[in-house]
Order: sequence, then structure tokens, then C-alpha cells
Amino acid sequence: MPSGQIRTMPRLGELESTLLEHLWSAGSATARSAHEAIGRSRGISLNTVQSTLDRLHRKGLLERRKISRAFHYSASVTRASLLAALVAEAAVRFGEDRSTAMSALVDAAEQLDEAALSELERLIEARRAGREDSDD
Amino acid sequence: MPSGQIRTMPRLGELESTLLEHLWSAGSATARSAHEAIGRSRGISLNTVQSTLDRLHRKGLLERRKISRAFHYSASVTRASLLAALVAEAAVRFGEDRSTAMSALVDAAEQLDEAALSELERLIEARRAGREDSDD
DNA sequence: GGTAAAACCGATTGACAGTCGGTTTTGACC
DNA sequence: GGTCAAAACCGACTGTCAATCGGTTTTACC
Repeated sequence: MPSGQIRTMPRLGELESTLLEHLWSAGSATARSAHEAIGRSRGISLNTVQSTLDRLHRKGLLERRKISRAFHYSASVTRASLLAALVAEAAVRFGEDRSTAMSALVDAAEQLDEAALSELERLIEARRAGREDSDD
Repeated sequence: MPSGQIRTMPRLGELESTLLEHLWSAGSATARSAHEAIGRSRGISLNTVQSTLDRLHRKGLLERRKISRAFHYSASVTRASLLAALVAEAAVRFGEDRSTAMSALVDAAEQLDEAALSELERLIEARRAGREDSDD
């Protein structure tokens, strides 16, 4: 299985995030199509979109395949795994112990509704169940 | 009541984080004492520590009180609330829906042990209990 | 083989962290 | 009240990095 884990996440700028969002919802895009979708309305050039996609690719967040002339980009990480990586990084950086990290997670979830809390409990249960034979 | 919420967290550098860590564990510090504690071993000047503390103060992360000549700095946010703010920011930025955000949190917690999972459940319960009259 | 589209390269700008030197302020002490 | 060291404050410089674009080279396709 491919473990798409990201370590020491590079900082992401606003355009980079937006492009990533676009890739997640559109599935894949070329520089041109991404520019049509999000760059055009911002008044930025195709070139800017192109080099931002390229930077994202160099950071390992996008895959690309050349189809005829153009690169077709797609996200190489899921939204959830990127978010998890960011959260984990913050937890490593600022969590002195487990309960500090835990209460921070719950704090962040504070605005969630009852359904989300139930979902969270369900996920915890699932996690716990799949832990029967944990190595390490 | 002082609501110590932070919005659009400014980016924190490595020295800034370290200083914050120091403040959390030491309670308070002057530029000099912080330099003794962490700057000295890095070979950086007192001035560097001083201006980094000042920047942190301008960012609203530290409070300071002047006692005779020197400012005495202390953290104005807790470790947990800072972590929560970072997590929440990431969740807002990259969470398309509740369950994406939730599973990311659980992913981040994946490496936690059973005790931490129980702790998390306990915190969820507590949160739920204190929610009787939620005003969203 | 010419042409338009796309990649690629390089340069610039603007933030911002980190760093420090130099100047001003200030509190303590004689 | 004058001196002096400690601390704050100011300004500058460096390095990194996102964002931006112009110009050049490559390339697929007719």
C-alpha cells in the first residue's frame, strides 16, 4: 500500500490552497483549465497558475502526466490526509503531552454539532477495533 | 470575560515557537532570562531574543509587564488554545465537510495509545454535557 | 516545416523570520 | 542631580518563500 504521508509540510500560500481545492473537486486539471476556472477571475496570468502548479508538484502535493503537450495535474494527497498532516505537525510542535493535544482537538471540534461528535466517537471506535494487533 | 481567540494565526518561526515553549514552561521571563535559557546555547544575541519576544507580543501571543527596567513576558494564550487555533484554521482551510475534518483529526490521533483515545472520548462527553443550551 | 500552445527559465516583488548594531531611555546608586 | 549600566527601541540587512510575469525553448499537430 502506498503510504502517502507528508513530513514537515511546506507552507502553503493562498493561491496554492485554492489550486489544491480546485484539483480535489475537479479531479484533474491542466494549467489552462485551472486558469479558466480560478485564475481568470483573479486577473492573474496563465503563467502564474502554471508556475504555482509546478511548485505544488515539486512539493509533492500534485502528480502530473503529460498528455500530448500539456501536463494534467491531479492531487497526490487527499484533502483529509493533508489536513491530518497539518494537524499532526501542529500537535507535534505544540502538544506537550497527549491530553494537551487531545483537548485541543476537541476545542477545535467545539463548534461541531451533535452529529459530528457522534461521528467522531464512531471513528474512534473503528480505530480502536482495527488496533487489535498493533506492532510497535 | 476575555475571549482569547486568535484569528488567522500569523505564521510562527522556529525561534518564536521555542520562545513560546519556554514561556509556557517557565511561566514568565525577561529577554535576559530567555536568552540565558535558550538563546545562549544557540549562539544568538540578546537582541535577537528581545526583538523576537517583541514581535510575539505585537502578534498578541505574549503579554508583558514592565517591572523596573525590564519587561516580564508571559504567554497570553495557552498551549492548548494555540494548538486548537492552528487545528481549527487548518480545518477551515481544508475541511470540505464535517466528516472530512473529523477523519483527519482521528488520523492525526492514530498514533495515540488507548489511554489517549479514552481521554478523547471523555472530553467529547464533557463537551456534549456542557452543550445543553448551545447558541451556535 | 510552420505555427500555436505549453513548458521552462529567470527575474522581480512583497512578506516575513531571524539577526544584529547603534541610539535612546531609564532606573539605581552614589 | 549626575553617572552608568541595563534595557528598550529603531532601523537595517539577510535569507526564504509565495506570487507574479516576460521571454525563450520545446513540442505536437496540421
